Amino acid sequence: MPPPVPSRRLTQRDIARLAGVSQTTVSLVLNNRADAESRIPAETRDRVLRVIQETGYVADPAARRLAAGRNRILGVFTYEPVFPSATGDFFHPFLIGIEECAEQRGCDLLLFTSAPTVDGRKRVYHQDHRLRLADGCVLLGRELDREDLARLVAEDYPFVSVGRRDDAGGTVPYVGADYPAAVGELVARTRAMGHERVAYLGHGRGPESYVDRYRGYAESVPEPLRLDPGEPAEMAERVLAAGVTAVLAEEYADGVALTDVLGRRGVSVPGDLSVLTLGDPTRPAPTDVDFTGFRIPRREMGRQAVEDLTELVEGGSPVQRLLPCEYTEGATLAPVRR
Amino acid sequence: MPPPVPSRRLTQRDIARLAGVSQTTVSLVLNNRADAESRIPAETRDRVLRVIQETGYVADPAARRLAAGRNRILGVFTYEPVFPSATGDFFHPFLIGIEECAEQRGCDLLLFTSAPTVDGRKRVYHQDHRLRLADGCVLLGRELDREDLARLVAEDYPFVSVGRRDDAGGTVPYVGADYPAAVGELVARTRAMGHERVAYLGHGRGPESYVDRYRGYAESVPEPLRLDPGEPAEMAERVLAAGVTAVLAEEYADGVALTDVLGRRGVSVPGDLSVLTLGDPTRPAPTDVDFTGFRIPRREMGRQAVEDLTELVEGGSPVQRLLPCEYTEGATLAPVRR
DNA sequence: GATCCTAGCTAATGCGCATTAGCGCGGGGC
DNA sequence: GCCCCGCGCTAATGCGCATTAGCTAGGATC
Repeated sequence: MPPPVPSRRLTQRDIARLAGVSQTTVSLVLNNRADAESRIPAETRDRVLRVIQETGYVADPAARRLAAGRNRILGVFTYEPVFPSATGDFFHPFLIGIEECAEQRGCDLLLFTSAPTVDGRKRVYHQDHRLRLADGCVLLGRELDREDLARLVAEDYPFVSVGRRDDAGGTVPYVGADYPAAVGELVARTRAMGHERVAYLGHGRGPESYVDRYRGYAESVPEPLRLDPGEPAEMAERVLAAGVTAVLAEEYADGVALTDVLGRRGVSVPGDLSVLTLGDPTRPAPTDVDFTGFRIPRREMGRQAVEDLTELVEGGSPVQRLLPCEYTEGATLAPVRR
Repeated sequence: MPPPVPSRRLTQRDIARLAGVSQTTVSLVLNNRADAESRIPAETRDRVLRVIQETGYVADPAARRLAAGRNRILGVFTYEPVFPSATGDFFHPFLIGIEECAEQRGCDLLLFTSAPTVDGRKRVYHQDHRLRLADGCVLLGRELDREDLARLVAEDYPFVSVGRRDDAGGTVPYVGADYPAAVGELVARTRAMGHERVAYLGHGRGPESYVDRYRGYAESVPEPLRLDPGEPAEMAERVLAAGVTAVLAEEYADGVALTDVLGRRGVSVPGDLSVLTLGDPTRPAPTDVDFTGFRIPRREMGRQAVEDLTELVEGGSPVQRLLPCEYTEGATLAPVRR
């Protein structure tokens, strides 16, 4: 690196000289450390403040961080590109919430874009990561790397995951969506309409979000029936073969595809079959159909994650919480056909 | 601020101890300063690198910035929310380009979310800004604050604006879209189809992007005719009253609205009137119409801005450049009616 | 008059790193 | 046998700030 540019930038020493006090005093005034041990008379304080005002001085955040160990910078690590297109805008609302709360708290966001993509995946702990530049970090993504999580926990680095995560060598702080409850409610409404045979269309395992949805389902029907997702035609086959009267689609897009195919085959939704969706589309799924299901409180999750993170940074203890999903009345659930 | 947390974090001193060398040596190895004055034999270097590898040590970017004046962090300041919804996704492509290039260059992005919104506007230089935490900064937004710009220039802070900007007490580095050329080409194509009377629907002043579009228009027709935008019905009135055969819509959304209203009044586009758009929608404007016009090279602009910024940070000189827009063949331009 | 406060400051230190000056040592030249 | 030189490293310094340990005046106390 070249020698530090002769940046003609003001330092506390400059301010001190101008105000006729010591650098220490400037620092004290700046941080309102007037209480306790140090007492600075209003006159001196005002003089310093005036100089600061006039010169437009601002403390160097890097130096501040170095000396004080904090810098009000929150990291955001996304396991998918931050500004995605492939995932539609699934992550967008999370980011909006994160940004909102950060602004409110006077924090800046550091996007860890320098994380190189290896094998199509990003890793927090890559060669020369810069985690420590931020006070803490919000993790975002469908599937977080278990090793990353374990190391974060082990190193006691302050972080909060958006989305529930299983333990990883320790408790993982998260703000998740309460899928079990949401799915449970959906099943209850479905059964209340007379549906006896309700299937779950999806993997039901893999990412925690799938597992949780399936758990909510399995725990609220007497005989769980899981159908694998796949090509639209295949899914339709499986559903029809199963002889069920309602289907819960783990992935919104699968629900859309299924409904499409069924429609073309003359099977009416919800006339012949009810189709419910378990969350928002994670991939583009254009449709005119208004699905019954629930919405993930994405924005709120983002907000809460930042909130929990700042707590954590300030010495709080890790928190795990699930936020309720919102039931959305649509047009794809109807009483079972006689 | 609380006393520095007893962060059990590795420092170069730790590494040095473990490797049996001095902190200086670690730093030299880390920065590949093997050349020139300092020569470190491969053996020593390997030993140090091994320890770094094993411990997962990373240099503290804040300290780095302080000591060297660089930290490979680029700021992004947006005059609208970074993750917007009101502006549709107009800014999205810029951000994609910025992110791409940053990743490529191994830089992290610092979003200046801490800038509070005052009177509905954000300012770079607010109370306690954190500009200096980054090596430089990309500015994004329809209208940048002139005072901000002037001060950035005056303080010699490395920055690049996305979008052309007028001088502000000095040259403002930017990566803009070549609106004059793009609009000029559009006019030429329109006139080549026999249109004699081509109007410009828009303000033609205010933000540089409007001014530039209008300039491109005014310089390529014999008698410029500007029509104010407004409510859809009003715009239709004005256009019809003007007796023109083609209209250039400064704002995409206005083009959409105009076409809509005309259609409902039985005026066919492009049968009776051609309507061209001058760029991409800056606000949501759903339509099925495929407009003839041009596209702003947003992604490329983002990329280029980051590229220019890194140059600048590394001591290069400010650059101003305009990127060509891409003509888009649509269905709203037709030969003039006889 | 000597001692002890206390108010109002300041000198000194260290955060983790990059960088500059320079130290010790072995070998070659004379 | 002495000097010099260059190799391989290290001690020391400072970046801008926060913080701790004082230091100095002036008044109160005895």
